[in-house]
Amino acid sequence: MKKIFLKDIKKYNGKNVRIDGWIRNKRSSGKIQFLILRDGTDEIQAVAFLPNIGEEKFKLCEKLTIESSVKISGNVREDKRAPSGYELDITNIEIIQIADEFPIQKKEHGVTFLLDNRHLWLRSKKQNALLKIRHSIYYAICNYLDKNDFYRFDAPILTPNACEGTTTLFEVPYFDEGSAYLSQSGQLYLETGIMSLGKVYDFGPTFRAEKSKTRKHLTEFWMMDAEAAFVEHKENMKIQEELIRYVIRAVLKRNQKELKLLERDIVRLEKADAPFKIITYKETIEKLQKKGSKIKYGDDFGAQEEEIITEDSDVPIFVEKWPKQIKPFYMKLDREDKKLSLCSDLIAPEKFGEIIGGSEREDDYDILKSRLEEENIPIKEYQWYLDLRKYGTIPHSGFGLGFERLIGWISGVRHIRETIPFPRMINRLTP
RNA sequence: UCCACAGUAGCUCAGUGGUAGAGCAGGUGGCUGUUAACCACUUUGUCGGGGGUUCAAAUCCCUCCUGUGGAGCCA
Repeated sequence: MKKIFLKDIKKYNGKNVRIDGWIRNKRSSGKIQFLILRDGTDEIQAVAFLPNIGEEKFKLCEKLTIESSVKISGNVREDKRAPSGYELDITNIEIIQIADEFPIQKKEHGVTFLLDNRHLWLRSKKQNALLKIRHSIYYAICNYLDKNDFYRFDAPILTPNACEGTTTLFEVPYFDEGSAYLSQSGQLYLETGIMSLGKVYDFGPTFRAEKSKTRKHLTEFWMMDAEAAFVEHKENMKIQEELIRYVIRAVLKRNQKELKLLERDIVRLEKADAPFKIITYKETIEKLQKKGSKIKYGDDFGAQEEEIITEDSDVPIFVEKWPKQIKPFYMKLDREDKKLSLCSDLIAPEKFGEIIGGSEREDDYDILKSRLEEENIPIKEYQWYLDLRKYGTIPHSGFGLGFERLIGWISGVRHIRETIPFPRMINRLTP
């Protein structure tokens, strides 16, 4: 008897096969029982009909509870009544375990309860679909970068200091060195990597100890930082655009079923695979003011502003050339107007907000040093970073992509807590 | 940190001053085509904690705790 996976069920029409999995749901009607069997790849309705399988096996089926684990053999049969087009007529059943009463029921639940039961919630259809999309996006990003000669370059997670002075860090004791901090970005380290490899990226967890409490924030989230030598501001945005459009196409190709299950507006997602718009910070402020916003030149955008910026757009929008005061020290100053940083934020449409922040990096030793001084950042701590500008400095650029935010936008899930297996938030550390 | 809202059965919620409720889940029985199956019967409570007002508090007041939605900050 061949053991198969449900995703391949079409190939086995008329054949007798074995499937190992769990019982998602069960319905019965006297002499007939319907078991919804799932195996991680898909699900199918398995039918136990008393006259066909005999009393002993029928009684075994009666004992099954939701989420019980089983090995089921049966004949695959095409059936128009079945949602997937196929059913399984059970010929044999082996129970691995009768599950206790499963906490998550076939009904609406509250957020708190679901998060408390995240370890079990992950089995539900919607969460299963989100995890599959997360996987696709992960590999699409890595594939794109690999095809474009970016080497993976893993930045450390335990770091001695902040990459950006302002944000709050998680502190951990570190032997005789005093304290270490969990990384909030691998970017500065990546800049050292390009001097060896040309183009590099990292992809891993990052940590922010801010008490942010919104649908776009986690305290532990995954970030992909990419950095490239001899790439200037405009080309940097081009790379970001190509990457995002590549990811959209990959998900549309691979995850139609999951997108439908999540009720994602697929047409809108398809429309996002078109040239992205670029608008300067200054133009954006003017546009916002025309639309009635009270924002002033020099302010950062709030959630509401981000929504307004993309409200008429099918594609993500780059907002470029921000005032240097509201951007970090490492961004290159615009040589045509040194009050501006050569940077861009990529804002996704459909109210998802910023998904990428990028910039050309300051490559002049003296300007970088004075920027550190302006921000009151101790030079000593960053000497290794300054060194890069001493030994063969080059123009270079990079960006950081918020992985969960990208998943949220592409899958159309409002809160990013569902886009990661175990979300870490201000009030949530378990399970 | 700030603003708003919420906490009642395993879950989702109703009850707003007078004996603690419903639906779902669980249990028992019935049913040969169910799709969150259905039908009948049935078990389940520190009403978030503490204090106060009252003859009487889930209900009104104070306080604390916990959570949710959002803001700020950011990816």
